Amino acid sequence: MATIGDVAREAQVSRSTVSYALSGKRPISLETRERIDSAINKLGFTVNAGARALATSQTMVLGLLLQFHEDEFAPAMLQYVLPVSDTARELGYDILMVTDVDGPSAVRRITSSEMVDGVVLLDVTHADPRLAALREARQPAALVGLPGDTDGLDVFDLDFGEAARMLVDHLYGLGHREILLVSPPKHVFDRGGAYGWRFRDAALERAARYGIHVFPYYGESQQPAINRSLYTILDARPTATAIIVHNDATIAALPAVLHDRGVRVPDDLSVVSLYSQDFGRTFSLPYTAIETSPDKLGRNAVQQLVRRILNPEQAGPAVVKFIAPELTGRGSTR
Amino acid sequence: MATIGDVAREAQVSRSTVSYALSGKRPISLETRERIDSAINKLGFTVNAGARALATSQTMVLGLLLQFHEDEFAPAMLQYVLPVSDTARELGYDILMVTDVDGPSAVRRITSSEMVDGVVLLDVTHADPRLAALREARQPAALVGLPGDTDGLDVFDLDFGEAARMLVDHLYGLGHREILLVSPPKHVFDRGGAYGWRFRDAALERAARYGIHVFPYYGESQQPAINRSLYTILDARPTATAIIVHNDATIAALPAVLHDRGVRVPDDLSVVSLYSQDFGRTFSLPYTAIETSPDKLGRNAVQQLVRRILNPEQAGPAVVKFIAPELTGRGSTR
DNA sequence: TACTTTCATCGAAGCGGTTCGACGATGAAC
DNA sequence: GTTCATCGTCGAACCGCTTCGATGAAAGTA
Repeated sequence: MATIGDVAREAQVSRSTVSYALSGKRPISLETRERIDSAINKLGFTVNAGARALATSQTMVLGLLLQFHEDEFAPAMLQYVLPVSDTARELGYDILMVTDVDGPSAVRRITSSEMVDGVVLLDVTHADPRLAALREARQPAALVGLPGDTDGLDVFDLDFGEAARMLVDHLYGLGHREILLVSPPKHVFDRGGAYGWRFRDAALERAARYGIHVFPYYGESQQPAINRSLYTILDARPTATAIIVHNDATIAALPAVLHDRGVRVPDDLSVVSLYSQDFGRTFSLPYTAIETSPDKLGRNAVQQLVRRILNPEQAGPAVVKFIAPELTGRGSTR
Repeated sequence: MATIGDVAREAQVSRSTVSYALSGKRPISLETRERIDSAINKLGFTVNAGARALATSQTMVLGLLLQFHEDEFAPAMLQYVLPVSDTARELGYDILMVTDVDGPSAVRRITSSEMVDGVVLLDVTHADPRLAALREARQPAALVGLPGDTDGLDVFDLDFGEAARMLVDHLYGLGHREILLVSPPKHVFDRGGAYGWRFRDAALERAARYGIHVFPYYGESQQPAINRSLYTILDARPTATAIIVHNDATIAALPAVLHDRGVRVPDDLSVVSLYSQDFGRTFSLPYTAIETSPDKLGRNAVQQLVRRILNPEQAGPAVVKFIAPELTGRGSTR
């Protein structure tokens, strides 16, 4: 493989001159530049990434940490991965995707060995064990998902509290007084998935303020438990006139279950949920729902991360940014 | 950050001694080793990946190339990504995930800059433009998906021809004589997704041999076109007694459509398909199907790739390995 | 004309590792 | 009592690139 030295020899200049021609950090005469360019083309030269990383202490690689929990709905995670990858590439970065079961040690591995310039964490939980490792790292990080302690970290998440209020308000405004709520599965709460209780608590509080009823239940993540739980929930409160589904796996299964039971939407039951447009298309979901904007979240996280990488001082204090929920009407309420 | 020089000073040995202690490539006295170990712990030393890569010409990173076509069913791709990532990690490699729209230039970028030790290509098409770039690369590659020209490349794929024969045989054995076939969407064929015609041609050939009818149709990849096309197909051949669905997006939508039409499986219609167990679980698919084994495919590809990386000479000639299809009965035929 | 800038380029050092050859000290073999 | 391996360690070179300071030439200034 051709090195910068080979190019220098071919163009009859020094290696440093080639380097400056490549980076543009010092003026190079037109004539020399042309000799260098043609030498590069002739030899098919490409800068060696490892050598450049060593010399500049910049790898131009971002770590992307995610875990596919057995009990989780995989398609949902994917929506975050793509925008992260795309945005990184636009900004000149590649993605080192790490799916280790042991998150903290994965963080340590890629940061302490200087493989990456920064880290994006997906699906951050309330007391995420990866954060300790992250705080010890020299590289900046951006999180998707709200941890209990955001100190020193850039965090991006949907405003689940506001989302809950919007949905309850919407249903209340339509006259609903008994509303079912399917939260994420219990193990998500147990694991510390804060979006579960942030949403539920806000919904309950809002309901209490209006003096109406929101009946919370845990969802399930795997069939056939999902359908079974839906049956149970629908049977438990036959007088409920609306349902809020805050769980990907459950909402994906809902159309079939409602069809099965002969429940017409919105005539017999008003349905609202939270999911991204993409997700809704994949699963043909026809429900009025809060857009969860995984693309916006992933994009913002990467942008902020890169800002911090390029400008460690000037990027300012840590940011916690909640994306404002938007309700997309699809006619599933009345 | 501590370097190997810092460790050497702390342990009062030379840098090379530390390196040998780390790699075990030369004997080191117990006493010295202990001094080095405690120095490492005290300083929190980790080998710098870039420097090591430069010195050894090994990055311990594998490139994973995939494209999420707008018109494709994203959840299907994910099944391949995870086993690749997991297997790589088991073998000591990290994954550089590249989702560039321009595949060939992505291949060039990561290979010519020596960012990776090898490349895994997902969803390879018949005349995949990435292969040319791959053949010019110094790093070995493993493909998932069968290209027209496999020369010099390790290829892993399901035996779609055999899968088609198994399904036709199965239905023929049960007495079916008119069988619908939903192939992948037309644009998949156009793009060169060989699995589409490999399956279809084998099915048609088999049917011809038996003197029965297989009626092929293109599927769709996006709702509401999927459902619409299913209606059209089912209406077109009311006398057909069985359907073979060779398309992820379509099979995911099938239960709702059949339910809608009041078609009972298998009483009114026998249904067979191809999908992985995971996929079937995610979408609650109750059909007898060929297991597509994405985990096996991904795992084999990585294993072979690593074998070739570690042993460029000894790994032998390029391999084309077809995974044998396995039929999992779920009672959707009779 | 002499002095200072600016321009274009070069040489050398440094980034943080690995590895080859050498070397003194032991212990074994003859 | 030599001779030879083996063991444990060191120094130096090298991997391929970037960057700092220096240098000579050309151009601008007084």
